[in-house]
Amino acid sequence: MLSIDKTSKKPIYEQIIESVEREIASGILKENDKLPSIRDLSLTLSINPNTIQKAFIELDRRGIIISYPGRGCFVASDATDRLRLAQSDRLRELSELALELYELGISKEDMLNAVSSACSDKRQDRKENK
Amino acid sequence: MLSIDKTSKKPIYEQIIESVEREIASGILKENDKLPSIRDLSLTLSINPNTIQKAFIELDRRGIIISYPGRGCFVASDATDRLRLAQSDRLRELSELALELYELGISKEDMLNAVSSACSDKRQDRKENK
Amino acid sequence: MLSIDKTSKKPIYEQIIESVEREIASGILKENDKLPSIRDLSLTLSINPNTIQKAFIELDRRGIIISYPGRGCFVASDATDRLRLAQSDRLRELSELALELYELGISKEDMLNAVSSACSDKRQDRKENK
Amino acid sequence: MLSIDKTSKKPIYEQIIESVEREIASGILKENDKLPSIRDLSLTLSINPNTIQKAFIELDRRGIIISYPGRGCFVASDATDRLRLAQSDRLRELSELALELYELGISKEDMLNAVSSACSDKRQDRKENK
DNA sequence: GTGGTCTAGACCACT
DNA sequence: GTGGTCTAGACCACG
Repeated sequence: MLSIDKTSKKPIYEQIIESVEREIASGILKENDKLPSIRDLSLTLSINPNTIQKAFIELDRRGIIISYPGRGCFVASDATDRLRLAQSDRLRELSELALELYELGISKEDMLNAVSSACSDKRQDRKENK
Repeated sequence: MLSIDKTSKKPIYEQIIESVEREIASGILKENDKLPSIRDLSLTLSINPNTIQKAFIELDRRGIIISYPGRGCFVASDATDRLRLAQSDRLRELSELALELYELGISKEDMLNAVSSACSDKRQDRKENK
Repeated sequence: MLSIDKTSKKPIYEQIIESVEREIASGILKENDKLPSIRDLSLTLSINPNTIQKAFIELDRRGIIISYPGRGCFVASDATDRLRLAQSDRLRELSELALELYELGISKEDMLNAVSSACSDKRQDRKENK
Repeated sequence: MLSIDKTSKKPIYEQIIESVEREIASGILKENDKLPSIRDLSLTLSINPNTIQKAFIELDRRGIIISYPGRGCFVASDATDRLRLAQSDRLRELSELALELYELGISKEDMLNAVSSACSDKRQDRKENK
């Protein structure tokens, strides 16, 4: 559970956040499900507990999970709704990157192709370098 | 010359790099043109010379500009070719972001629209947040 | 660890780069090994942290080491391969110097002798004067 | 006369020094020959007079040329002898570079080949980068 | 004047 | 603790 790539330049806590959100979006994690304990994850993934907690705190802040001290963390009952609402923000990221590339002289067609093929490839090889 | 946003999360030196590359791509800076001196830019932009130089060193390393101690920095005579070659790398960034968003449940159509409209908007307001 | 000569004309950061590469080539540093922290080296060698980092950034760029913010710098898992690939570039340096000397009237034999004896002398006294 | 490559990273004044020494070594310039005036060279090569003077001062210091204020610069009557004497110093450069490369894992054979072929190639393309 | 190197020290994000 | 960015200011070599 939770795929973390320690060789990636992407911060580990961000990878955890994205991993949890991805599992919720894909239905692997359902609303009200209990998440593994920080201690468990720390041992399983060989990751500093502080790092995991940092990710969980952020997920809690976003309302994706809810942490009950002493009981654990649970997927919020409206997690999927909140994820949907957050999608517009993520889309803006894409727009901004596209604009930046456009100003560098990359054609709209090339970008549309890149996006299109990225969605088609159902590959697992998630190499997220910085 | 060179638009820098100090409040952006993007490092200043990266903004300088992109800014120079953008000006070359758009023809404002032509091949073999002399760039403003590091000290000049430092004063104009109110940025530490070291930060400017960090950007110029990276541009030199990429072969976009060439710096001659005692003479100044110049746009490389094959800068536009090199920029073109580098575009595939930048496109890969877009693909990776698209894949990430796709796995979060964002539809291919929404992304294509976002990219498409980003390219159409010929707005000048370059807000590069994170 | 890492022999630095502050009186040398060769920039300190270059000496650090070569020193690290030498230790990897000779097996003192192995792939995936953790390098001393920038702050540690700074204290040990009495060199400004910025100078150490400048060297590490270049090594990271060459793919010889990988730096993870918050975790440290590590020898890349394919560092020896990359070093091997980079050797042809270094050999070109030798060729260029040889050609320059040849045009100055130095005989091929003298040069071959110089190179040959340099490789035989297994002296440790590394005086790198420009 | 005097081949200067302004696109080279090698300092211009060094290129001038080497160029003069090369022409003396090859017999193009003979002992007691008069060198072009600094002003002439400055115009011909489009180089700052200070730069040329700096090179001539160094050549004078080495005893390769002698400058008579008001009359010009002349190849010293013992220039070839002095160049021969200086060769051992240049050979030491080669030894040091060879040692450095050897410690990086480059084999003696590869280096001997590189030197050997450099001397055989009577190519004119002198690309001296950095 | 130019760029290149180095030091000193601050602040940030990440683990 | 770690590395990454930035500022301030010094000194050097080059033109």
